[in-house]
Amino acid sequence: MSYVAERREEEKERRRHEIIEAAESLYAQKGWDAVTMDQVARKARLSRALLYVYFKDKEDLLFAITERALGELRRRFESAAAGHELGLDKVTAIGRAYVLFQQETPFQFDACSRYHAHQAHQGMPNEVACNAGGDAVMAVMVEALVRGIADGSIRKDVGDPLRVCVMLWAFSHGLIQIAINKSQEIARHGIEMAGLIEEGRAMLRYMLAAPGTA
Amino acid sequence: MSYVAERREEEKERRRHEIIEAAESLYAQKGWDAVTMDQVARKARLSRALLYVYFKDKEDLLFAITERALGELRRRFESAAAGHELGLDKVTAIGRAYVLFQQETPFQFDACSRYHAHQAHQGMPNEVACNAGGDAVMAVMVEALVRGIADGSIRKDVGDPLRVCVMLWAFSHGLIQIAINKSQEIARHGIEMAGLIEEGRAMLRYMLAAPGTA
DNA sequence: GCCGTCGTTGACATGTTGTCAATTACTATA
DNA sequence: TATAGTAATTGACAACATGTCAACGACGGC
Repeated sequence: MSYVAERREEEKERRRHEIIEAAESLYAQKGWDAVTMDQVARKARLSRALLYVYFKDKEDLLFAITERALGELRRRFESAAAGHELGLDKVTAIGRAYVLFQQETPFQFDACSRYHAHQAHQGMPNEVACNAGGDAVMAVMVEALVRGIADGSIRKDVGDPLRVCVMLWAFSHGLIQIAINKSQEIARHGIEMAGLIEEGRAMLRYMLAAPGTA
Repeated sequence: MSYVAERREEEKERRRHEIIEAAESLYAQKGWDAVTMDQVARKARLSRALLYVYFKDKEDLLFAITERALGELRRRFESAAAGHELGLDKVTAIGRAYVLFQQETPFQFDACSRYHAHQAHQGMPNEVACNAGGDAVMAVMVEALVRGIADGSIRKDVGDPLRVCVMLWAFSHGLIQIAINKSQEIARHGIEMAGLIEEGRAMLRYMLAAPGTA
């Protein structure tokens, strides 16, 4: 390929990035449903029609955002796990990191929620990338689980690590989501969010811990 | 009030019901996002404009549907709990009922998902009704939990029943949702949905069970 | 038989999405 | 440098949804 084609490829990638960043900024600001393609286009300083050259759909654009979010999540999980030796502690740290992820970039957590809630149609290019991203996230958790089973901090009879991983993700996600969205409603019953989440994490730890582990 | 006013009130209520039923039917058929107010109107055999006399919004209509769903859920939970003596068994049965609820009327489960995922704005009339419905559902679970703690089938140190209830709902919901929506994706890793959910319920039971309980 | 109220609707204004033909910019080649 | 060809970019359009309103019609009360 010629120099030009290469440069063009780069510029295209950069442009793609700019679009995603514009969309993310608006997403963070007003929530995905309230974001229009027109606003994204204006923020990225290009015409609305051009967006459809880079992304098939508004949904496709969302998938791209979600992919980035999952990448960020994997990075956080890795560094959280790296800070501990015992497998069970790694898992606990990952749970904490997930909560932090929600607190620091709520829109990325929201993107994950939508990804979880929306069932896969058929292979949109960016959706496949999302699935890969999700697998990468789970790989980190699975590694921590395997480690924990090996070092004796997690019950041996807990079951297949991959299954447990899916379960943990589902549990944690469900709890954080409800704690966030229904915080007002829950507060009316005298429950504060932070405590609820903390207790949830304790539950999950109890669930995994080998008997006799502190 | 005159006879007439009373009759009118009844007809209004009936009409309201018809609208909701029309909407539910379409919801079940094609998913909420694909349902248009025009389709609902046509199915209920009235003009689109009239819908807005009965419901402020499309969202308001969704709240009405969700309220019905939560009512149905409470009914199922009650009859599930009634079939067992031990508190722990009641809780487990409720979990099973939730799965069944999803399988038999997926759209109602979907409505619950949206309700959980969407954070409360401010008091729309039907949204308040939803919150009440949610509380009623939880009351059934809380009763089972209290019973279990009293009869010794559930660990005494499990914590405040209401908190545990919220947690259980969040966990179960999260798991079922992921199992449903990502079943294909999960299957690619050799995990089948039914087993995953079953194992999840076992986990939750382990989490609650008093040591020494079968 | 007339009036007023309530139910009902057609038509409208607004806003959003996705597409296409047409225009512009840019590169390679003679 | 002029020109032909290719890629980038856009304005304008069609389709469709939502929510609102003024107007119309039916029905009970007087």
